[in-house]
Amino acid sequence: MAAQRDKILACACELYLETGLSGFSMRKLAKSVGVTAPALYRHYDGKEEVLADVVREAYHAYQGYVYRALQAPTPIERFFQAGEGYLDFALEHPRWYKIMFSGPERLGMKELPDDIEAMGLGVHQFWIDRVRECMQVGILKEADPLQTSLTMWAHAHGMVLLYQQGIFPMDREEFQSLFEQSGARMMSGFATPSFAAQLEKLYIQDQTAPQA
Amino acid sequence: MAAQRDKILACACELYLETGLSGFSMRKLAKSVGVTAPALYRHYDGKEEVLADVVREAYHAYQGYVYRALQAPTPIERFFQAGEGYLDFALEHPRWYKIMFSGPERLGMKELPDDIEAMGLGVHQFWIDRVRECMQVGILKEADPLQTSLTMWAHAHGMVLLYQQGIFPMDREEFQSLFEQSGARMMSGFATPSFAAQLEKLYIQDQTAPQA
DNA sequence: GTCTATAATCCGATAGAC
DNA sequence: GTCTATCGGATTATAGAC
Repeated sequence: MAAQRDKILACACELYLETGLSGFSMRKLAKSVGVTAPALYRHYDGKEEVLADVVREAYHAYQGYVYRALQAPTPIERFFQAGEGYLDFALEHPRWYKIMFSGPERLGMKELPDDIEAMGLGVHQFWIDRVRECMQVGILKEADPLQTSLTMWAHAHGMVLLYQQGIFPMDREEFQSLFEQSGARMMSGFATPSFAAQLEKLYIQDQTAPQA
Repeated sequence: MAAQRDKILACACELYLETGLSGFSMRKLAKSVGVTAPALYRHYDGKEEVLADVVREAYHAYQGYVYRALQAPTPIERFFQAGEGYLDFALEHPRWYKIMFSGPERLGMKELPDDIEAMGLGVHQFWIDRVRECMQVGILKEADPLQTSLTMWAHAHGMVLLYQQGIFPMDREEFQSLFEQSGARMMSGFATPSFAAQLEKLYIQDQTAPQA
């Protein structure tokens, strides 16, 4: 019965999201499922296989937040909506976010399964595509979309991780605003002049404007 | 005798750098010191305290790479030399880099000791200062140095972590070049026009130039 | 200051009965 | 498919002898 595997996976996700990787064990998982530990091994070969499935769920959750943006009508809207989805996901589900980019050794594996590695590359490819179409409509300067998207992604990833690790102290709302301003500042370098002006008006200038 | 505590700390650093956090235990540490485990507790209250000292050593190592740049004569040289030191440190000692920004829970603590948290803020403050003096000499556009430095730091941090986690596959030399190009692209937005032109000439244009 | 011995937990995984 | 029982190992940390 595959239903039991699904139940185990659901509990595994819940357990991971509650306790993190360090609090995740097969024994606790079994208890939360309502069976004893050996029963799990009828459905999963071991802890690694369970965690691999949890990572896959993390990617699915990510896609639910970000891929919605593909329904927007224009490249620029798709780009910004995807950015919003990305940030919402990272802030609402920090543990989902973290496990997506956890190296294999943290999951107790030698290397990640191929399909998971492909999902990681897929996240990057998605942003390459968003950047490319923004270049095509003249919002971003013509350049290598791979490199440009990498710059953006690295910035976003770094911002999120520094915030999540508490390196700089602020609440979520403050951070969200900071993230947008920082992103706009970063993008101003490779936006076309008209779009750069728009960015500045939207995000950057209010850093000197009064709060209320 | 404080000498023994020093020896334990040295072995702890070596053990951490060789095996990472998951391979770090008081028993292994004791073996590498050449004593039995209980002896460690004469010098350290427990694992947390040892790891906290390891993190402090990581910050000292970081400072050794980055603070050298303060001897350079001009703000722009200090900025670039610091950037080089930062990247060298991250690439040569990935585990030192990682433990500096490991959240408290990964180290088995509820929260980081105050002095370590202060060191994290100090890293940020150093970059704020570099940015501020670059603004003062007209290399970077006038803006809030805190926000500008945060943008730069987030970008660098994200690049390093994505590379270290193997998200994009390339060797160190390739990455170093990518890091510089990406940094130049990002900075072009808040560099003054003359400096932006310089950056473009130095880093960005050779992305289309032949390799040899 | 270091040792032996051990407490008290936790872990992943398996054997074999039902 | 699940159970009981258990193997074999890890961990932090302490008690008490020397």
